[in-house]
Amino acid sequence: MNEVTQLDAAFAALAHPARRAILARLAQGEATVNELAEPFEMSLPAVSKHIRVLEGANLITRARNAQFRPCTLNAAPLAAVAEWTEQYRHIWDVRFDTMTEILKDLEGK
Amino acid sequence: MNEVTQLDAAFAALAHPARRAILARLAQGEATVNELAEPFEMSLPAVSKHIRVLEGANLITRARNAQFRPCTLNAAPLAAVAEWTEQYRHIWDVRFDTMTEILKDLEGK
DNA sequence: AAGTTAATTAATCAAGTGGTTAAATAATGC
DNA sequence: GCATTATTTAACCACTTGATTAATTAACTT
Repeated sequence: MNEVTQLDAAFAALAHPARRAILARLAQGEATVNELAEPFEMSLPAVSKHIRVLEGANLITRARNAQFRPCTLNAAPLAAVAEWTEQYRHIWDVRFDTMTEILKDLEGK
Repeated sequence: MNEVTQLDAAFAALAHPARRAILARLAQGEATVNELAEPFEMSLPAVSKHIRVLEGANLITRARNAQFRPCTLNAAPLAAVAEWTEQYRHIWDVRFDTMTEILKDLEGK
């Protein structure tokens, strides 16, 4: 619905390195909470909370399989973030400016 | 230096709609605090704090000009965010998968 | 039924966020 | 020097975040 709050939640969720690491792991396939928690030093409840934040931002979806709750990556909010960021690309992408100048030069002749 | 905390700060700063609006304004050229505050209903100190967060994430740089402190957009963290996000593009970009399949088909023949 | 494994909830805590109003600082212009 | 304009700092408040340990729920295994 609201594009703004969707982006708010996505950006906020991505602001923590543990959550970005969890997403990186999920990019290679679904994983359970324990699997996701394994690389971290923090407690399981802490990881559980991070997962909840990611879920709240719709960055992951959770299923049920016996006592496991496998998580899968959800692309849509990442696409929204990419789309938002792309609108600023011309600011840092020097090649962009160079290219448009070259094209203008060519048209001018 | 530390790539992770740089991204942390950038994502956290981008998580607030007012701060994204400020960046959008600065994308069109430098502006003073009062100019940046004008579209918002919140108080000037509140805007000042948002600006400080953006500065902390290195998303803007501040100069001095008499009693004004003009802000300018800083592209580097946005580029870092874009780069981070791009690594997930293949997950949502269906055209990517379609394209690679087409290429595989062509090679197979 | 009892034990094990997976995950969440509860209670707690310190620190951070986002906002306010009121006061202070900085620089300009008369 | 004094008033004005631009901006920040201070003090405060409610709420959220990120973490902990201990307890609980859920589902499988024997």
